[in-house]
Amino acid sequence: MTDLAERFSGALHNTSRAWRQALDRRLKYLGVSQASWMTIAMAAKARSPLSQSELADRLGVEGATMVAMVDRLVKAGLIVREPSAKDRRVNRVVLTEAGTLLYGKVLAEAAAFRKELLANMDPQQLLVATELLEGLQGAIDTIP
Amino acid sequence: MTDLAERFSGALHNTSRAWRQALDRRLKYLGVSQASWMTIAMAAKARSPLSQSELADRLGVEGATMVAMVDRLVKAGLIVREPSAKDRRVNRVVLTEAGTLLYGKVLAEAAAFRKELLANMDPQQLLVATELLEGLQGAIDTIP
DNA sequence: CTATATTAGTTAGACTACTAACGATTAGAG
DNA sequence: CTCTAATCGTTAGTAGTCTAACTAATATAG
Repeated sequence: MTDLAERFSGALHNTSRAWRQALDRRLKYLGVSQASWMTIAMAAKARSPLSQSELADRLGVEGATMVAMVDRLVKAGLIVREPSAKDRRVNRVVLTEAGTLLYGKVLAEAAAFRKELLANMDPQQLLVATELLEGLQGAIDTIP
Repeated sequence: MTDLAERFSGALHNTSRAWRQALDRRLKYLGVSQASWMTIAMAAKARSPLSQSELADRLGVEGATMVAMVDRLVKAGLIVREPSAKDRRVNRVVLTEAGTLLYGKVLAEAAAFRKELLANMDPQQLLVATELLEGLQGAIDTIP
């Protein structure tokens, strides 16, 4: 059991890392990394524009990390900071036209990559693995 | 199927990230991050001292990354660079006494954490998930 | 043996992430 | 209403990662 736990832990981290790196390579021609496009995707998916804090929460990063990310994306012309009229502490993150366009391309590319990679996997096993991972994530999240 | 693929992808990345962060928090009192202790562990496990390149390969990072990592660990007094007599390009990475001590503590802590987290998981499912992840990693590694 | 290719390590610059400390603003207790 | 809490965004410093370009040393083709 100890061996299996170690094997699983290693496989989890290595696979996640390999996946991220491979997708990064594939999206390189668009000039954005995964962290960037995840931010854009999150901003795009929301009904109404999110604040930087809301974005940070949904992506599981700290506020300070989001500041730097928003800085880069603004500089790249993909989003803008829109000061909230209701709360003067808040910036709402809004996609530019270029950002929206990019989002569409990235979405399609990421889905194609997923499909390719998982095409040969047994759906039954995939489901088992997914549920185990989700359960594990839940367990980890309950740790103080 | 597309939905499951998306769910799996999300679960994979989120779980891996959550695990890493939780373990980092747990090891914080030792003053080392996972990247650091993985490097130390790899150096410790080898029969004879590894070169920086060999270390980088085994950890799946680039040579330049290893240079910075070795710099930090040397500065922290956990390892030393030992120039190879056979090949004057090569540094061999050797643990100091402090490094060896730390390795022992980290190893015990990481194993305890794994055991805790995976205690309630079904071994059957864990095996399925592990094999799927390993297969996936193999598939990704064959991508140019 | 010599010219070329490969390998080990380094440096420099960029991106992503964290924590800690801070100013501005808002929300809440009394 | 006013004082205090909490929240939002920011800056500064550090860690870990990458790619690209470089030096020094070794290996190999001819």
